[in-house]
Amino acid sequence: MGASLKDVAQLAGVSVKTVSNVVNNYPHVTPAMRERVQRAIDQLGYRPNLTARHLRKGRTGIIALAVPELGNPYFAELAGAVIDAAARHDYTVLLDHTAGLREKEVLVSHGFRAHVIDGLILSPIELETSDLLARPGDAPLVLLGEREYDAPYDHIAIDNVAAARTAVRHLSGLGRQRIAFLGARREMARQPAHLRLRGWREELAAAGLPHDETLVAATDGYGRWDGAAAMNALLDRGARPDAVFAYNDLMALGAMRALVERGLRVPQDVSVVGFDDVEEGRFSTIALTTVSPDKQSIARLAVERVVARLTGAPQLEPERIRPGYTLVARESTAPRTA
Amino acid sequence: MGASLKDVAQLAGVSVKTVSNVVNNYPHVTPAMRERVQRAIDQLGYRPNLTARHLRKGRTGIIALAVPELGNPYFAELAGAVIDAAARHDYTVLLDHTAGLREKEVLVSHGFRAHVIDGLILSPIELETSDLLARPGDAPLVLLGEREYDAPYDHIAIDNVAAARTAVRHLSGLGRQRIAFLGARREMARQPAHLRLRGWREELAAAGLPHDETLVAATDGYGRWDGAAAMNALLDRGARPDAVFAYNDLMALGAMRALVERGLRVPQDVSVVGFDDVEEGRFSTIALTTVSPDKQSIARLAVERVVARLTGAPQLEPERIRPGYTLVARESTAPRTA
DNA sequence: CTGAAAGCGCTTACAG
DNA sequence: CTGAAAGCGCTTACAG
Repeated sequence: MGASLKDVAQLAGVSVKTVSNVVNNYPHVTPAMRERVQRAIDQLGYRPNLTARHLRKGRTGIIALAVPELGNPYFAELAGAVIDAAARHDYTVLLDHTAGLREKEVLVSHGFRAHVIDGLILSPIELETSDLLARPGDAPLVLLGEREYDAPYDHIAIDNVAAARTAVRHLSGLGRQRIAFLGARREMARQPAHLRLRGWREELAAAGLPHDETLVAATDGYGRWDGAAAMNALLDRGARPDAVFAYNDLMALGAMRALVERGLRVPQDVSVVGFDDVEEGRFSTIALTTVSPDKQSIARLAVERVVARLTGAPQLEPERIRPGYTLVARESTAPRTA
Repeated sequence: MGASLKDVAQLAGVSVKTVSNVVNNYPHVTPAMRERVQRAIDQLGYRPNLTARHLRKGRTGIIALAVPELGNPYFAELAGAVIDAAARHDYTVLLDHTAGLREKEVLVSHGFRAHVIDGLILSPIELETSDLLARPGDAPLVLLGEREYDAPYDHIAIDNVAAARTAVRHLSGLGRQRIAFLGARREMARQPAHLRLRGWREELAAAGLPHDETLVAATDGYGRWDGAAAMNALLDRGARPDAVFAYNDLMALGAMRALVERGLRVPQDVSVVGFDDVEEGRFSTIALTTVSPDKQSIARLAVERVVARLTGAPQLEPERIRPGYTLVARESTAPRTA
C-alpha cells in the first residue's frame, strides 16, 4: 500500500518525529528541513494514515447522526445543516437512519461503532428513558426532537407546546372553530406527538373553542400517505373541520391533497397548517403555512454541544436547549376573501 | 477509558489471543473457555476498539457517499437507499455534500479522509475527467449520475438520452408540439444536462417536430426556484410552450407553480414532465409525470461494486452500468379531456 | 531543534 | 485448542 512515515523519514534521512512535525505543521522546524521532508513526501506520494492517528489520539473526528428517515425532507435538510456545522469544527458525519424503530434507536444509542465515532446526535421516536439510562459507554450523546426524557443528556428542541399553540392561535384568529389535529399516534404509550397535541388542547381552551376529540386523527406514520389517510378517515366518519393542524408538513401536504381530491377548497373551506417548514411546502401549488423551527440553530447547537464535551468541557451539566421558531403564514391559511 | 483485550485476558486468566477468538466468534473454543471469557467481558463492560481493529486490518467498514445536496429529495432518497444497501454488507456510510462545486468534488474524490474510508460513491456535477485522472490513492471510487468521464472508474447511471427521449415521446404522443426544455446550463463548458438535452433534440427530430432552441431555458441551479425562474423567463420572452420537460422533478414542480401563478392550467394548457420520481411529485396538487430511475438498484449496484473491489476482486474491469427506469404518467400530463 | 523508543488496542502467523 | 510476540502507522513524552 502507501508509504508510511518511516519510509519518508528514511528517504529524507531524518527521524520519524521530524516528519511528523512537518506533516502536523509544528513550528520550530527549520525551513530547509521542512523543504527536504516535503520533497520526500511528494516523491513517495505519502498520505498520513488517519486510522493510526485515531488509535493513538483516541479520537476520530467523526460524529454520528441518526434520524428516523431521510425520505422526510425535514431530516434531510437537518442532516445537511449538521454536516455543515460539523465541517466548521473539522468533524465529518456518519449518517444512519432508524425508521423510528425503538430497536434500531437502542442499537444506535448503545455504542454504534464503538470508538469509531466520537459522539452521537440522535433524533428518537420510540426510544424510552430506560433505554437511555441503560446506555453503556461515555461518548457524548445529544438528543433532538420533541420526545422528552428523564436522562442526563443534552436535549435540543424548540418549545413544541408553545409552537403548536401559535399555530392553533393563528387558525382561531382567522375565525376557524373546528380545528382538527392530524398525527396523534394510535398506540398512546409512545406518543411522539404528545407536546403538539397538548398545545392544540391548551390553545383551544384558551380560545374558548369546544374541545372535540373526534377532530383528532390518529396515524401510524408521519408521511404524506399518512396525512392523506388521516384526513380521509376524519372526513369519512363525518367530521367537518374548517381547519387542520398537522403534526408535520408532510402530513399537511398529504391532507391538502386529500381535501382537494374531495372537492374541498384550501384555504376557503379548510385552512391547513403544518410543522417543519420544508422547502417543498413553500412551493406546493397552495403554499403551506407552517411552524418553522430554526434548523440551522438546531444543527449548530447539537454539534457545538458534542464538540464542547469532546474538547475541554466533558463535565458540562446536561441541558435542555430551546432554539427559536416562527410561524410562517402562506396561502393555505390566507384569510377568506370571498 | 474502557477496558482492553489485555484487561479481559488478565481477569479471565487467559491469553489475549483466546479473548480475541471469543470476541470474533472463532470456532474451536471450548464452551467452558468461552463462558469464562464472556464473564470477564461482561464484568469489565469490555467493548472492542474498532479503531485498533481497523489499523490492524487496513479496513474500516466505512464507505463515503458524496452527493450535491441533501436538500434535493432525489439525493436524500438515494442516500437512504445507499445506507440500507451498505448495511446489508456490514458497511456504514459517511455522508458529505458538495453543492455541485468542482472544488469540493475534487477534494472529496482526492482522498477525503484517507484510510478512514474504504471506498467512495460520488455523484459529481462539475468534476472534470482531468480531476479524476489526477486522483491519488487506490480506494475504490464509483461514479453516479449523468456526467460522462473518460477515466477508469465504475459509473452507474441510467441511459439518460433514452430516458429523456421517452419523456419527450410521451409528450409528443399527447399531441404536444412546442415542447420546452428546462435546465440547460448557462455555462456550456460544463453541461450536466447534456444527455437529457440531447435526448430532447433527438426525439423532437424523430417526431418530426421543429427544433426550436428558444424553447430551451438555461438555469444556474437545479432547485424549485430555478425551475420557476426558468419557466417565467421563458414565458416573459414570449415563448408559448404547450409542454415542458424539466431536467428534474424539483424544477418541474417549480415550473408548475410558476405556470399556475400566471393562470395557465396544467395539464390543459401546458403538460409537464419531470425526472427523478421523488415522492413529493406523487403528492403535489397536480401529481407530476416523471422519469423514474430505479434508485434502489442504483444504490445497490454502487455499494456492491465498491464492496466487490474491496473483497477479492480489486482488478475488476471498470464498467458502465445502466440500471433501469420507467416513465410514470400522472396528472401533469393527463390527456386533454376538454 | 531533532532522535530513539514506547505504546494506542487490536489481529495473526508461528509454535506447541 | 491456546500462548507469546510482532506489527499495523501513528504521536508523544523523554533525552540531548
